[in-house]
Amino acid sequence: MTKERLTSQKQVITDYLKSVKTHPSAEKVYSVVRKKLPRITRGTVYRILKSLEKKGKAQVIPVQGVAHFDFNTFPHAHFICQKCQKIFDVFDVCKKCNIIRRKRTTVGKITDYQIYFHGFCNHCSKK
Amino acid sequence: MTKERLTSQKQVITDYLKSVKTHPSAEKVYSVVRKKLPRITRGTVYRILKSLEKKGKAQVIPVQGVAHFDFNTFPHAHFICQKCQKIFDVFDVCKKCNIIRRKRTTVGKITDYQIYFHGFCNHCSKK
DNA sequence: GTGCCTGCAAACATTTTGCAAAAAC
DNA sequence: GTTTTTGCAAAATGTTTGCAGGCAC
Repeated sequence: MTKERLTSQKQVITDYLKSVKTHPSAEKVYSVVRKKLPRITRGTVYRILKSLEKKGKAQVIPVQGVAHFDFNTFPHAHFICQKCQKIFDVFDVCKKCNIIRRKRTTVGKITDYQIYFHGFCNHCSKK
Repeated sequence: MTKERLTSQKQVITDYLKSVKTHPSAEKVYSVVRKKLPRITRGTVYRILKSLEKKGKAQVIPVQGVAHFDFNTFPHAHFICQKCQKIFDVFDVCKKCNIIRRKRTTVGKITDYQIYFHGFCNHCSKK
């Protein structure tokens, strides 16, 4: 009879993730959330982020071995600037792609997909 | 006057990566290469893999926080089975995608991209 | 012989976990 | 009161690095 409980830690973390348009790392979440809950630990942050991920409420974007979190469940791609390392959302991709529409490749059935673009963001390519 | 030198360690590692159709982790490379070069260390394996990556000769596929290496530089996507965790190559994707053809999104210029499919491979979905 | 590369060992960064106390219900 | 969740601390995991000796050239 496992039933999830609502705690201030979960509330503050999800509020933060919902409010932000960036894609923070666990460390960033920890440093921000700590302002409101000074006694929270990294362990708790990691546990909560992992459970959000398992429930499909957040997706992980690995950038150079570090997990970044995205609370936007609408299917979209990400653009990672190789200079400033910022992560941008990209919504206008692959609507026509047959593989994605059929959710099937020759090697198996697709339940989910991620698309990452690397390059120079508009700001960094001006210089 | 930095000039790269050819060592048996580099040779054995690249030979292995070229020969294999899977996408081994650093640990896997280490365990295989050690049969031929028993004195090699993880440090050396990591250093060589990192330099191959920097030179663009290998690409990294992050699977649950662990780097896997792909020596195939031909542009292609990857299918990662969420049951057996095996990584498969997928070559027939997004040839028509305008973003990829133009190498440009609204947020910046694309130099490179990765596409990951998650799901159940043909073998695992039979059960 | 010179200078890059390796082995060794230690350090590092990120993430996970066992346990007792605290909080939610 | 019961059960989940947290804080704390330690450990585990994956990866990087400083240094002295070894090897390629």
